[in-house]
Amino acid sequence: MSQAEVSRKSPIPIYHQIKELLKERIESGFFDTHECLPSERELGEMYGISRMTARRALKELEGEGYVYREQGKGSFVAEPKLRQALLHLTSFTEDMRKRGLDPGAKVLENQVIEGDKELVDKLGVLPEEKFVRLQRVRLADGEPLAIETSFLRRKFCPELEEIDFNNESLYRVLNERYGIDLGRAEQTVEATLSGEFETQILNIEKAVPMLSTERITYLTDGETVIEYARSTYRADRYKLYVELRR
Amino acid sequence: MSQAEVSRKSPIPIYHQIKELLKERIESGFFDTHECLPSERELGEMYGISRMTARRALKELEGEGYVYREQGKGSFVAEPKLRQALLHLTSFTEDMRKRGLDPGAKVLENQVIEGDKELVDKLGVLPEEKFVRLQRVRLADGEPLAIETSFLRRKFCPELEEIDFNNESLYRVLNERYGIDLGRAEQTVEATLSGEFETQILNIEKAVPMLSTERITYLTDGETVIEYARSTYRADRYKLYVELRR
DNA sequence: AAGTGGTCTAGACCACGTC
DNA sequence: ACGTGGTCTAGACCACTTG
Repeated sequence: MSQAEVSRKSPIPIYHQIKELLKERIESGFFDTHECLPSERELGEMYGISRMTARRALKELEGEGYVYREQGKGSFVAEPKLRQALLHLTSFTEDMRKRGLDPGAKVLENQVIEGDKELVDKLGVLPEEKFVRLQRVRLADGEPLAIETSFLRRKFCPELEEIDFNNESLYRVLNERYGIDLGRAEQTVEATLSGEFETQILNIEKAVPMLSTERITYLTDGETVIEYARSTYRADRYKLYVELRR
Repeated sequence: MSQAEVSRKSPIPIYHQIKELLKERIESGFFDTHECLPSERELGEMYGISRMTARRALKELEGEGYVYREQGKGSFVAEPKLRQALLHLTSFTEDMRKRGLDPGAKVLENQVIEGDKELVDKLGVLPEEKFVRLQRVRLADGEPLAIETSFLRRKFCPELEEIDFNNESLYRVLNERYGIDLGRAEQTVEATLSGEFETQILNIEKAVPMLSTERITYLTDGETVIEYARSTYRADRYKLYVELRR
């Protein structure tokens, strides 16, 4: 009965199938929080696989925060908050939804530009490459919260400048229209003061604290740069949440 | 010759010994950036271990950002910046060392206190519990960089208040003297302005931007709270580096 | 003593990249 | 064709926790 649920012929590795299966049962509540999961040996018997394969599924679930394991005791379902709080690559849209706010945008600029020296240096691309500069005011429940400026390598997303981003998520367009999968990003976070521009656009005082981020985003190969982005958030309305692991 | 460098009798797992050995050779420059490392099978032969054990060492190095691997090609030394940018649970001491700065501390306060309502609420502990409040100015190359205030649950570290933290790392004391292993932490990051206290202690102007963090640290079980800490950094000298993964 | 996760072995077949 | 990493097996011994 159980064995029908994993296929040896599928191109998807068995450990991954087991992992998704357990993940689903955890999220659906089939297993309760802190409930003991089947042991590595039990899983192996249940699905006719070796212990090492079952082990790998459980190990990866542990790495993703779904499961915690204790030697001599077993594997258990982790607290739900741990399943979300992990720091990963998200868009403003996703970030706001997680916070229970309604994300929005007002496009200030969306056009093709030549890369200047700073951009070429930061991204390590050829000086003749063209970029799309997309600058938006980001809204949370209709209120201006941040200014976000993205520079995208146009060769990966031609005609991006013709898309209306007032009602479209950049990351969704990249994925669905251009088949671009983001892999990782390097981000710096710092505290700054609002300048002339932020004061006008975000309708705030001058010289109030801002949380500023700078990000370089890479494709799944981990090396190809796709985007450079700068964001600056009203510090009185925005905090960064981070989950740190040993 | 090579085999002498790993011990089968050591309580330290072989994969870990191999991992540290490779890590050292990467950091010392014995292997250059983007240089091809020994393959899994080669490592196995070199040290008389099975391929799976060698594999595990390389996999973990990949996870820590030291190595990237490409199917059909091999394992290669990653860019140095990737070796640092991973976000994980570190102390100020470790953080500074990674940045190539000399960490230091000046203790402002180290004493036993009663928990007030805020502390009890944040940590979810019993109101009668006692805490140790440890407040330090953190130095980088001798210059004041941050103010760090930690609240530790005294039941886990009795007599902590008698230790001189001017020359001791808190996390090392917790580990070596009390056998405490930290598991994870939840942290918020925000931008604030320097107040009276920061101005005096850090010798900076008033109303300059500060990067402030608030952290709750848990033991390896992921549930037991051990520490609540607040830090505030001079924003002109400190940025947060984050590596985001999909 | 029995069960658990942690480590390790000595093989195997596969998909992928290079020559 | 050959070497690489990716997956998988069917065992093994260990340290740890619980009854």
